Amino acid sequence: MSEPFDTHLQELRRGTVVLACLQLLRTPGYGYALLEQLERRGFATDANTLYPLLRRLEKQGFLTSEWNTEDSRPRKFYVTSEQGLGLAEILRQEWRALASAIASLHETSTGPSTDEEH
Amino acid sequence: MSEPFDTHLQELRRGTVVLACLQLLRTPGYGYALLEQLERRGFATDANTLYPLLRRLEKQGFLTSEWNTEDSRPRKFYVTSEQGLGLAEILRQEWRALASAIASLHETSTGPSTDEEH
DNA sequence: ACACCATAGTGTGTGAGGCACAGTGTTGTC
DNA sequence: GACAACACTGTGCCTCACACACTATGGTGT
Repeated sequence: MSEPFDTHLQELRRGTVVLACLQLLRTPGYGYALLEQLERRGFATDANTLYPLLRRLEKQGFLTSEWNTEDSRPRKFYVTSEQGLGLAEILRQEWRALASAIASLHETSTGPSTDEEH
Repeated sequence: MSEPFDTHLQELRRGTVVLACLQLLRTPGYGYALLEQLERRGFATDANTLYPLLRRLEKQGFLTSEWNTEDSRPRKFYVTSEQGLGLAEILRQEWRALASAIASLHETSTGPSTDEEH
């Protein structure tokens, strides 16, 4: 019954997963392990969302990847690129801006029609 | 050249616009004015994004609307519904959770491989 | 009087992203 | 030798953001 609820929650989480990945992949890591890290850290993400996201971020140049075939199991290791670090920084700034915008929403919420200058 | 940059920024902003609308429309308001309010408050939003969003939120029961035809210009006034207030509260909680998750990301970012228990 | 911009909204189409589902192959365990 | 956990790829559907096109009215300048 509350599908829209979940949808909006998901929308709120969207961009944060990107930021989390860029941050966590400053030290190399592969998809499956990252998935568990994200979950532990409060960014619950579907595998079917994360894998395409990683490929997309690589295609856009924010991550670089490399297959590790030395270990028992072949794993694709991703690392945040120079450009990715830049994006992470910008996203962090935007996050701070949004956080303060949201905080100020509540303060002024009791002052309804104080804006009549156009 | 930086289209992906903007895309990711947009993604980060996504859910916050919903929260802002639900909060601001506790006192009735119409689309065009809301657009200016959002911009002033740091939630820059395209008109072609906001109008569909308002209709969507109404269809989902988070807003109710009413045409005002008494004034010079016909305007569609929206108000946050009971259900909308509930959603806003949940989104606020999620926002706080995400904020602390992101904050803790940076603290531990210098400890690379401290997670080897599955 | 007429052009023109700001206001206020609707409708259509496209492209990107989330995620369900399906599939491939490997490693370890009982 | 079956079966779950691991690790990843590929396809398809649905929703959302946004560009574009459109309708219609009020106010301002000339």
